[in-house]
Amino acid sequence: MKDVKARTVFVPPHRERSVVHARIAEAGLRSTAQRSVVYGVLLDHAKEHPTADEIFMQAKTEKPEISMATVYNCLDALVKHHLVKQVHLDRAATRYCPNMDEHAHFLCETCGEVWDFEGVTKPRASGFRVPSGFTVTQTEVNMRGVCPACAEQEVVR
Amino acid sequence: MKDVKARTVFVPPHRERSVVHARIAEAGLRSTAQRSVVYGVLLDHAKEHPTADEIFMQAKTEKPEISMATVYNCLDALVKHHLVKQVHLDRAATRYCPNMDEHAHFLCETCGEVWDFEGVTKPRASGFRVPSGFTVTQTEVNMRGVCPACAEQEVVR
DNA sequence: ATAGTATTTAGAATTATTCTAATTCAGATT
DNA sequence: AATCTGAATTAGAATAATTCTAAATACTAT
Repeated sequence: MKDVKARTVFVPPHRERSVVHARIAEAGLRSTAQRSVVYGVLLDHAKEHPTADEIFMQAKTEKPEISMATVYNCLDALVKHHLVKQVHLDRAATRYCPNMDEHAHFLCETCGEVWDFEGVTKPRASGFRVPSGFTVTQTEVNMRGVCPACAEQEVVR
Repeated sequence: MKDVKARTVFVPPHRERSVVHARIAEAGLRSTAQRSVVYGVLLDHAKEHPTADEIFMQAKTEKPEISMATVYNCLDALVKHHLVKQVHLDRAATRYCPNMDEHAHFLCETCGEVWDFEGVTKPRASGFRVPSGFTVTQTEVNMRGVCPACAEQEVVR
């Protein structure tokens, strides 16, 4: 899983920023230019599950004055208002995901790429015994293994 | 969730180190004094789900010369040989868990304490659609919410 | 006992994240 | 449109978590 960052090449963003703006406001957040850029970058690159640093670098192409602290502030605000999820896959940097539908994450241990897997993450529905008295507000399901492309390469090798 | 570290007070360890030694060897690992101490500390404090730093501090009471790098090396070796699991709950330090039975983790967002919840984490069994071609070797299920003790306090307040 | 390899060590280096204090801005109010 | 006020942003320093490096040490098999 080397050089994962180098592989993550962003395509230019395209999403309508007025839509992004509206969604932020709907979530009860003051809509600032920075929040729009950060959320917009994340929506445009949902597949990549970018890190704060990757989001920062991309955001700078749209808004060169933006600072790293702001990216963290924006991400925290978006997370708090349920527009974005944090994904904690390993000891490395936290990744962010704007897909708020129920789904799991899969990390390929060979190439480092991350996928969304659809499915039910509701604790009791998925067969977990939640002891009485505990209130679960959020569930994160992470899987690791080998993706089809990397599995193929290993056979060849 | 303030001062979580300060709350984590370790009780003195007691586990038979010969047993620990045997388990490490069974897992196919060279059994060194350091690995025994690290694994022993983890077994003695499984409930706390300690961080590398907490393990380091406790390990030093048994083996004062041990270094932080060794703690990381040992933990990585134990993880690789399936004696220990990494738990990635948030942006803070990774936690470690020697309970290798299937279970989920629950983080109380108020007090920061971590619990083990029993249940099935096999992806397909728990209702996930794993696309064909993907091999899943490991699944981590993390929940967040409020524990009974903290829920009680909020009512009183 | 010795060789050869894996492990450990201290400390530096790197990376991720948070903090701080000054400045700017969004949205409400006049 | 101008003003106000708390919230958001900024640069950069500080902190925390993790990894790296090169030398020393400890296992294991001979």
